[in-house]
Amino acid sequence: MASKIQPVKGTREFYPEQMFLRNFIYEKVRAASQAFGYQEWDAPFIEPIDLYAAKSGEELVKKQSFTFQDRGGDFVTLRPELTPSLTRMIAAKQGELTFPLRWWSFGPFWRYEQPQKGRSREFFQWNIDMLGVDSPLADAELIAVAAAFLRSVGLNPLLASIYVNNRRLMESEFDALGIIPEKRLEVSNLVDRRSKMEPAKWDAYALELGLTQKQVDGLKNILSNFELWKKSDELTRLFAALEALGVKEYVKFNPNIMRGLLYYTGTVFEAYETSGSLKRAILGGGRYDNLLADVGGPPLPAVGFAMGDVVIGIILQEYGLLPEFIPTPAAVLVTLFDITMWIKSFELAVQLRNAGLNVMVYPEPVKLQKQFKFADRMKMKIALTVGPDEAANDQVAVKNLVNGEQVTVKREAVVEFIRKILARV
RNA sequence: GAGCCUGUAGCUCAACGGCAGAGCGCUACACUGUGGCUGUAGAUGUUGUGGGUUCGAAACCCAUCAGGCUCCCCA
Repeated sequence: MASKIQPVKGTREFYPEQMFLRNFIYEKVRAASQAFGYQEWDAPFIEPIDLYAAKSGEELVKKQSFTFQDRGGDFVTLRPELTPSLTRMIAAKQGELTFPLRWWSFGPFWRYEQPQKGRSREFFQWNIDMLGVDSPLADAELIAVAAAFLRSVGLNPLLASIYVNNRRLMESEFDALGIIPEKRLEVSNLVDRRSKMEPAKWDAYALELGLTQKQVDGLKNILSNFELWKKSDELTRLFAALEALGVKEYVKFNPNIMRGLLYYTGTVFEAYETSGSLKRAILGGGRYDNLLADVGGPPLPAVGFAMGDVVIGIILQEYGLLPEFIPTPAAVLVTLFDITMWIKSFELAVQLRNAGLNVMVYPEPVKLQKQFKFADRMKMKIALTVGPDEAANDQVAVKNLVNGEQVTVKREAVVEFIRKILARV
């Protein structure tokens, strides 16, 4: 019967099948990161609340994070993001680290938000950053890492795109429209929201913010000008680098990408699935040259991005891009013929494991029919049986569960025989 | 913080005021040394929980819990 105690809201239980998906994502993340020479690292999962309160708004930390008092009375927070920890760790060992720094991480994060499609309260996030270089070439590299990941999971440029913009470019365009700096945050949110709102509503909302009709029209011109990047030296160099890196087909300039005004200073980018069925970014990031100094760290230019496991997981499942789930890591089952034969089965299993094979022994002498059915359902490839006849002749019955063929072989030949079958299936 | 929707067998769902059902899965047998495919038979329910309306409630009403979706937010 089901337990009355439910999992905490917004958490996910990882049954083997979901664990397989999580590990699949992790493997691809690691491969993409390491292909470009990034080092894996991690930080504590719980941090002092002050680490976040300094940078993020007090409100954000209190309302949108898991914070509690430990037994000593100190306030601690389950990490909602990684950058503050990164900053601290860089500052602590600044003199010992070899720059430029290329670091990546994949671990759990917690945010106290309303769970919905593509968002949970406990999730895994890939963070990858390059620190110590201020150059469009570095920006291009991070975008290339993202593209390499997308490609590796089967999301080709028709299925997913990376949209790029530049904050400095937008700032200068906003200046040209005479939008005062005090309105920048609101205008930025306005831009962010454009794809979600009906055009008429969006116009009304823009006027509500106090923009003049002329400014609204100007803004719309900017946001629909997909040639705007040519005015930016940074973006021109970025796109040239992206072409050289062989990922040009994944990347499109899009003036609607803002990512708030939080701390990005230059290039910003977000990857989306192109069908738009899920209106959430797969990943997002950009250049943040002032952040480290702003929060009391070393003054280091930086670029990076983050990707949660939830959105990408949904997309991979919807597109059927996951490899077949194999329930057990053991391809071989040794059946238990009856209670008198158990020692033979165990000995056989040991022999096979010593030869490096993953082997499961059925743990009770139930009907062979049931044991074979179990092997079938676990998608195992081979079932071995040692009954009285085989035992008397020092043999093993080897059944290939994929094609149904069964052969009785000498015990000393069984490892080689199994290897041959496994090489074929 | 706000709105909408959904909770029925292990799973997916039907029944929409009148006997709680189907498909899948499960168990047994056909097949006492062998899975998948097939056939036959069988088991499985506090209809999320608590209350109310009614001759009668899975259905209607109230409360509550849980989940989903959307808005807000998204480091």
